Amino acid sequence: MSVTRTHCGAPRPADEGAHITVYGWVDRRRDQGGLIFLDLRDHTGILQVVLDAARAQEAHDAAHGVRLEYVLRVEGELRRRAAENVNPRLGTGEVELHATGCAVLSAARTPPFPVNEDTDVEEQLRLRHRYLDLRRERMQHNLRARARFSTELRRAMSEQGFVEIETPLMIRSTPEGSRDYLVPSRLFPGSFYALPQSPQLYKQLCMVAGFDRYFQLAHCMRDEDLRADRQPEFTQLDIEMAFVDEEDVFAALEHAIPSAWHACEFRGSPLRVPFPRIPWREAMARYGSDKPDTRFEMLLHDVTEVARSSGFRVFAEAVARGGVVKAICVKGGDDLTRSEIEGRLTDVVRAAKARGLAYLWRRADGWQSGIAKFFSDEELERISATVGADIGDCVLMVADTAEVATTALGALRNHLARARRLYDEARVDFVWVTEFPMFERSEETGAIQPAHHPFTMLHADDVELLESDPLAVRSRAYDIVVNGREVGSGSIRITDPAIQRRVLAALGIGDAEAREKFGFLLEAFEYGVPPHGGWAGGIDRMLMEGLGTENIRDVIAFPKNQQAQEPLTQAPAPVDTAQLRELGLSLLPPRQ
RNA sequence: GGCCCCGUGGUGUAGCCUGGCCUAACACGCCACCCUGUCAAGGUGGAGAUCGUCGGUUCGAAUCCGAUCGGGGUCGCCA
Repeated sequence: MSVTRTHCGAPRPADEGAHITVYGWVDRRRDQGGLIFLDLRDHTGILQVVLDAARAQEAHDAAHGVRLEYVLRVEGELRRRAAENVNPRLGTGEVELHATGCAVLSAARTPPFPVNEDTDVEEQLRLRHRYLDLRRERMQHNLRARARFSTELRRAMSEQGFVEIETPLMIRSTPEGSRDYLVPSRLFPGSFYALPQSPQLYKQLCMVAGFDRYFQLAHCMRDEDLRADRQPEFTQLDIEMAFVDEEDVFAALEHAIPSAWHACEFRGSPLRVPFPRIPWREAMARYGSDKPDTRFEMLLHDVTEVARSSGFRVFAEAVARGGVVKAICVKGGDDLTRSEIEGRLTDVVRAAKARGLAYLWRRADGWQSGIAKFFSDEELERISATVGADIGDCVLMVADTAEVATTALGALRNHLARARRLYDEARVDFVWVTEFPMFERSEETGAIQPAHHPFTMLHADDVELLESDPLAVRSRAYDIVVNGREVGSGSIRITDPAIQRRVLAALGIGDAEAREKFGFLLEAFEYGVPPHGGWAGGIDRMLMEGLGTENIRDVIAFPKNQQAQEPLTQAPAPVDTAQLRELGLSLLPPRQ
């Protein structure tokens, strides 16, 4: 546009008398007959335009037919408003544009939902007309915040000497991990590329290549079912560093993330730095989760010893079988009713595989509960002291295997915190969870599998356990957890071929299979590999926390719905048989 | 694949539990007219829903039952 453009949000009283041209969408119109007011909106704000039939007949007539969301060009003279007409809710509220010309650049159909206000609209409808949804103030704000966050992260990484390297999007499929999205090869019919679940192997190759410090805002694709915080396509801040240990990785991120966070003025600013570190064992013991929410207390306590000798058979028998009894103390839990506990709260622990939930109220006149009679006064006193129960509190307990009791109470802890609003909504807690177990047992197959990935270095003190007790081996893997949500994970990697061989052996992967699957990485390591480690974290999830939204779609421009469809363009869609033939593909009949 | 919630004019909701006063209500939006200081403009008038779909129960269904479709959440899954 050759005419100089003034943005709608820009004019101020100092600009009085200026002849300007503005472009934008009609946010509201107030037609009083001879006098029409239009609120013209662009991404910078809203400017009131005045169209006076007596002064500019032609412009006024044009404005008469204008409707919401029409795209206009308006020129005129900027004037200061009379004192009684000032609108303090607008940045431009002290001025207004007296139009001499008004051109409709584009008419608009009546929008399927309000663009000019922040009403809840059915998700599917928002996605089908995403261009209108994105035009709304909230999404404009979110996506502009996202752009700023990415820019600031890039700046913070670059200033620390990290080199941004783009890794390929069409790569070899590797068997581990989540389900791959596949891309058929035309030149090699029957062969496929995979879209990366992460650039893991490439960034390690960058270390071998001598890049020392790599980063990327990497697109990752995983073909798994969706959640409120999970999209099939997402973006990670991906980093890798050579000649480092955990502290160097932590320091790099404790600089980059907070500086970007603060530049965006995100929720919870300023962040507490350094991020507290919680060993995995402690996270499980105290919070009942490897994703501890540290915004509130109500920690788990172990009352196994009291339970062991008690007359309460449910507890004593669980302990005799090698189980444990864990407890949390609900401060002011006096108001929890029996039906609440036996209903909703018991459902929560049952969902985590616990058999039931025991409860005790500590009241001024003593302990109250169906099970209090099974405990001596001294035992009740010990429980009370262990969990820190005062009069007016409620103690909730689960007896089961250590894993079930812990995770069930952890789930209950989170449930109660949300239901009882035990934390400050404005607070954002970043924490490191360290020393994750090296391996875990697959519930499906019973086989040992990597908890992180098979190139994760193990804790120096636990090397001897690798063959004798692999499940007890701690790794040098670490997560960043924000308000109980995992946003990223990383590790120091194995670069010693002997250790790598032993780890793969523990996973039941022999030399031949290792060559077949990761041969290129192991071969690369034979040419001089620096010790290295890294981390990758979800930008989308960090934005959710920073912007305070519960849904990942609110921080992505064109997300998929829960069926992984994109309702605007209708992806995925069938393709022409000619395309299939070219790729050497034919379709099986649909599965029943 | 399991479980939970939702589906009523263009949008957001009420009505549903306890069937008939529903010829389906309210707000916003939409259309027409009036209006020269409005800014969530106002006034007058108007259009617009066979209550997701199919079947059942009943004299009678938005309302009860079953199935099904669509959306959201969650468990499984996400090395």
